[in-house]
Amino acid sequence: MVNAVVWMRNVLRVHDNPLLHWASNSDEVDSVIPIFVLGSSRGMGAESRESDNRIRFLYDSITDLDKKLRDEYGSRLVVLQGEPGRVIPLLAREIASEGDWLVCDYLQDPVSRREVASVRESVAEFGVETRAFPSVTTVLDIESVVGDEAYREPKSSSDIDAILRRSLGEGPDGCLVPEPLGRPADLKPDTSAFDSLSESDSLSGLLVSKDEIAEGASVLGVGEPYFPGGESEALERLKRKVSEMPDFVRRFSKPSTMSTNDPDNPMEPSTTGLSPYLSTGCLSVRTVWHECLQANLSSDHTKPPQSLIGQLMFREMFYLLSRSVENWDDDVGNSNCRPIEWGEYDEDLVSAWESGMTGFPYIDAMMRQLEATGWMHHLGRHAVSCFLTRGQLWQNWKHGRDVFERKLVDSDWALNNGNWLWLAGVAPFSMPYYRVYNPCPDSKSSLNVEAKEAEFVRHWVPELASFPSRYIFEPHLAPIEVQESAGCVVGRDYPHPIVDRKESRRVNLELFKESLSRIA
DNA sequence: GGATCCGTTGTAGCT
DNA sequence: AAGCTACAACGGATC
Repeated sequence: MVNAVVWMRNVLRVHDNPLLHWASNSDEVDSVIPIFVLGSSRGMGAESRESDNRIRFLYDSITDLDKKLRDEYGSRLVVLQGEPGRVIPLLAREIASEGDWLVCDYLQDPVSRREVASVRESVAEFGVETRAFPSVTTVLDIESVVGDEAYREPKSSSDIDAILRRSLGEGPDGCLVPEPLGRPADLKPDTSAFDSLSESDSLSGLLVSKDEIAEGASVLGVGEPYFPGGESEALERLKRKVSEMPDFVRRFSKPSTMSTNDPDNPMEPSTTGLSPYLSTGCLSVRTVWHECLQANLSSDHTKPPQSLIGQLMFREMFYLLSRSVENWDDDVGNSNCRPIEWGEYDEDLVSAWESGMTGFPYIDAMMRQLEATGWMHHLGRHAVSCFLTRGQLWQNWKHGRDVFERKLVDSDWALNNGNWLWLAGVAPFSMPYYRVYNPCPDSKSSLNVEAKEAEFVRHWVPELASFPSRYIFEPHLAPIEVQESAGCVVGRDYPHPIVDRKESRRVNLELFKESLSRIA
């Protein structure tokens, strides 16, 4: 009787799941025990400061997965609470024997790599061999690409395109992404193993029941979350936003507006909204990739880097860089971060930014949306991160990175750090630092502001609900009679701008230039 | 080996 | 109103 303990870290799904697929198909494996560890790097570890939105998303995803395993496979998800290096050996002692397997998904970030190394060592004492499957979170096998002698760090869309083609082969329309795996046929449930786990003394207090998870989720906010967690939601959304929208996929280009034109759903984002599901592994990136290819088959379509597949390519690029660049998440000792002399940490500035009280309605609306929903539009992320760093507040990008990491439901170590490096203008792959976003967009801005954006501000900054569109992005410029009749006097009901946007932009450009000249 | 070009996604002012 | 231009001006790749 050979057991395979399937430790799902960032793969909270049944579709295209190489771990379950292998355990299901392997003749060597007699029984499969799927587990999740709350307290791991992917499940609210000890240092976790994650927001309620993120925890709720995770709980919902676990619940959905457990339900699928029960209803469709007669199996279940064993949820353990604690450090993986401690609780997995306890579980192994209870049920494992010589020749058993621990399988998990490979993750590239340092904490997850350390975590699996320590678990591998400790379960080896029980004769259990650990196998980490590559290409679960990403299309590429990160470790093998980065370990290749020919590997050079990608810095542009053509670099990552070349790496993908070399690594996966040439396809008719770019690289050849492997087909997603089908659902496993049989997950070889072993009821007696599940029973012995729940009766075990050494695991008592470490096992988390589905009722406890459900209860935990129910106290985190009332009503429907903006993005409900789970594979079922993920596949439903993929169908709704990609598979059934081939024209949207074919025409996808850099987003220029935040919302769709759907009058019934003014808050529905103009992008796919699939990122929360990708970041937790509720959705397989290969599955998304192939759905996009499918949509592109029927006629002409946009191409990388601007297409949806282009977005996925940059995702692969940041995963590679996050593995090969030392100190990827730091501003010192990071070869991809030029040393810019940011201002002293200013708690007033950073907390005004974080809480949406900067006096810049567009910025504030987005920061409040982030707080409330755990999500912010792509364009909003550009605007607020530029604002905090090289644009207006001249604060170190790491302060903003921390806020995003904690609050975003789609937060992802590789991508979050990569995007902040890019937007702060410090990375070799970033946009030129002197391209500063206007935090008060007008009709000529690249943000292509329309009436919808004014509605967006009114929704998230209710103080300005009655403000006329003409002044809504810079309410302090409205004549006092206008402010009074809109019921919002700047300085009384809504803050004055915390900085002069033009002056701060001018000064910051000079400071950035100065820092650069010091390096050279 | 210096000049030139390019880089996923700018802004503001003028006509 | 859309389109042009000036602004500001980096670093790496390429020829």
